[in-house]
Amino acid sequence: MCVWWKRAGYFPLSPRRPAILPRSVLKTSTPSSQYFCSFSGIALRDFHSIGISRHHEAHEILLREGFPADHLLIICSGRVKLTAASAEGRLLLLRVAGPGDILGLAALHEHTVYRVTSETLSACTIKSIPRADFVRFMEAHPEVSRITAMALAREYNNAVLTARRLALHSSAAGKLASALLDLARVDELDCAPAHTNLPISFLMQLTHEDLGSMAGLSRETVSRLLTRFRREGHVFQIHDRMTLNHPVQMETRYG
Amino acid sequence: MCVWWKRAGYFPLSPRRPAILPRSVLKTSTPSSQYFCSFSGIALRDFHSIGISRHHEAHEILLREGFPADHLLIICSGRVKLTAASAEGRLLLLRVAGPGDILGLAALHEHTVYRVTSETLSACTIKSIPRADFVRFMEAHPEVSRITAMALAREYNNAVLTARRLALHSSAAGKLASALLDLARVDELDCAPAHTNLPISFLMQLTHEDLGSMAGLSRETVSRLLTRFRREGHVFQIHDRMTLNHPVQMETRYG
DNA sequence: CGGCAGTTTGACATTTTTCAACTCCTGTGG
DNA sequence: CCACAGGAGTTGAAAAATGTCAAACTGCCG
Repeated sequence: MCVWWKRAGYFPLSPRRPAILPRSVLKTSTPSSQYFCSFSGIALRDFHSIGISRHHEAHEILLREGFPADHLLIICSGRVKLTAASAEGRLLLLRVAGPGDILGLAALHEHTVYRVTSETLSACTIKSIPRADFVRFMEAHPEVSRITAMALAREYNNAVLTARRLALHSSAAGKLASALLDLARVDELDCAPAHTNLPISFLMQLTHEDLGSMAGLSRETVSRLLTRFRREGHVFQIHDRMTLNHPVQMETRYG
Repeated sequence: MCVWWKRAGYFPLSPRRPAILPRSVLKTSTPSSQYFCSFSGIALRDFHSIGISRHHEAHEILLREGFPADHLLIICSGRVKLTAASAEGRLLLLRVAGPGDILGLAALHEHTVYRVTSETLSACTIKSIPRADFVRFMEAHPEVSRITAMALAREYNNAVLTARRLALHSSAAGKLASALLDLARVDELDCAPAHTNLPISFLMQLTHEDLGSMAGLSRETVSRLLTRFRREGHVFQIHDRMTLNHPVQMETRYG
């Protein structure tokens, strides 16, 4: 059994990811935020004058759940995973953020603590804006609030999707399939035809454990399901690159 | 077993709720939104001039998931439950909204369809604002975007809490306890000392089925757990009024 | 009174978690 | 250069939890 993929060699996800992203990911990077780049001239100039950009290695913690929200982060390049933890150490992976995503918006608006922990998955360039600067910026330019509200609306929809995934799928297979499709679509943002049934290929930067905490499953269940998906021809994987062969069927087959 | 509560009579939640809310709930009602009432003079006057208030009976559908987001709703009084459905008919109850809450903000900002269905739990007064009017209102008054962003931030945090509940509790008991505590705190907004261990009492307007779809459990499991909570002295219930005797223990005891 | 919606309870089936062992790979330090 | 520790993934068997099915009960309302 499983001969076709064993033949291609056995490649578990490497524990340390390469620091350099493949071309296909870099292509999606934008120097400034996909939201904030739509500012008018003056606002855009002001935007570039606040905050500082910094490079981060893979597996660095950017924000920590429970700490005062004193900075806003904007991802210029790379991927960041957002997690929430329970007192007992159980983890929930809320989503994987990419270039253009803004971290800490909600906490900053509520003037409280961060609700999630952010950790880089790969090497990243992150722009950091102190809370006070951003508030000033927002007060100076009315349009900032509008863009901010739209970003928050997107965050909200994302959170709802996570909740839906966890509650609306009866089987573990459904939850995992939904998680994989989400991940694939994050990676394919720029070129995705969205709802075709064409194979989707993306860079899988998460461990089975991560996937488990994304779908509310145990590590072992994820492992078993992935071999099942491979056996059934829905998933093809080589190195870190994962391909979903029949996205539509995956959505429907697994309740 | 369970004699103490059988003695008080057996009162399942009535299928049709009374149209008149008890005093304790009415007390929390505010004629205008808890967010939007913080507007400055002119904005506030404009706000009162747009949209219309309407009365709704219990169990009316206000918004339907998947329909174009053409109206914004503001709850003046009463309770509304927000649900999302899967293709197979499974339901997720995202939260119970009350006076001051705004429905449809995210969908309106993204100019797409509603992501949730809203159904009144009791008799409600709801202010409805057509999308175009709200957009004009927002463009006329910069502060509206700011308040809107804050409302969205709250929505987001709520959705995250729902996801957390579903993923971070290993046991069904934990999920249900978390759901009950959430519901209690929605009702106690005005007078709650938040994190004391004093008993919290609130009007339980949800059926076991609703609770199930809030915690990701089956109706029967909810029933069994509630009798267990009663037996263990954590929950006391008479008619529709539910009391959580040891809020803090409930949070900690059930992982 | 009968029907209905909501709840309760039991027995059973199933899924998923847990525990445990083992492989493969990588990075580290002697 | 090798040994070793540790992370990641795989697989099996047993255990626990929850879902499912079925049946009965309660109170309400027409």
